[in-house]
Amino acid sequence: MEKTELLSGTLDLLVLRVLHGGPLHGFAIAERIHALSRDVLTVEEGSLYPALYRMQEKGWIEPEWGQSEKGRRAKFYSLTKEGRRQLTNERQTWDRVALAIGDVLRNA
Amino acid sequence: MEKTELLSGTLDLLVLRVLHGGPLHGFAIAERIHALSRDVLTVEEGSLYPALYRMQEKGWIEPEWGQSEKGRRAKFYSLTKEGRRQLTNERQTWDRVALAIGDVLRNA
DNA sequence: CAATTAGCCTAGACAATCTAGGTGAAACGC
DNA sequence: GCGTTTCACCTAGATTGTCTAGGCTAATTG
Repeated sequence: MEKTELLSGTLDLLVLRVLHGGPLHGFAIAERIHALSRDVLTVEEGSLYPALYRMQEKGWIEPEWGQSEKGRRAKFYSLTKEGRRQLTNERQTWDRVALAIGDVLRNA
Repeated sequence: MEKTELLSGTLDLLVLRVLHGGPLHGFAIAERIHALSRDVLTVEEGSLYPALYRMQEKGWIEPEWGQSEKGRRAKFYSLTKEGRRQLTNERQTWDRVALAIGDVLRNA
């Protein structure tokens, strides 16, 4: 119910991850992350759109205009090959770091 | 071996956590986090000292000048009552968010 | 006594997020 | 048919946190 801001630096990872299931438009990406996290994570539009732009610049995702399920014009993003590689990287880094933080929390 | 930068926003939590074991000076805090994370997390001094200052301003930690194990002058920080409360909060938030991110990574 | 280490500190750059707006068009209520 | 809500995208600017890259002093080491 209460919304938590994201951990800085994890947004790209989350976006890449949900796009791995197939192309989605921006709004849907935010909804998907919100739902999958059981409403814990809220992606603000002011964070999302600049992030999508950055990721596109880096060649991780590719946009294409289309129609949303609700009949509106929407920009669908899909993962590029580079994006898939990046997803693997960021996932590994997340696992490493989350584990490391867990270690500190447990043993300090 | 390779150093990873911290996840933005987790530094306070880590510092509070290691101070929960008793007062430490700045340098020792960084070493402790590095060691407990099995060298995965590296706290740069340029991040640490400003963070300590902020946390002190917020009343979470308290400094006291003393002597380090190596006989040098050093500033020892200890948790305040507020700091202990903050530790509990940040820990819960971390758990919630880390779990939520895990959910997304698993099920997207 | 020179060089290294321990320990603290700061200014400035940089990056990511959030706030708080705005736009246009489709759908919905009446 | 007309106003309101919803969908969907976008942006400027402020804020925050970290990093880079220094500098300082005093004690230890060689």
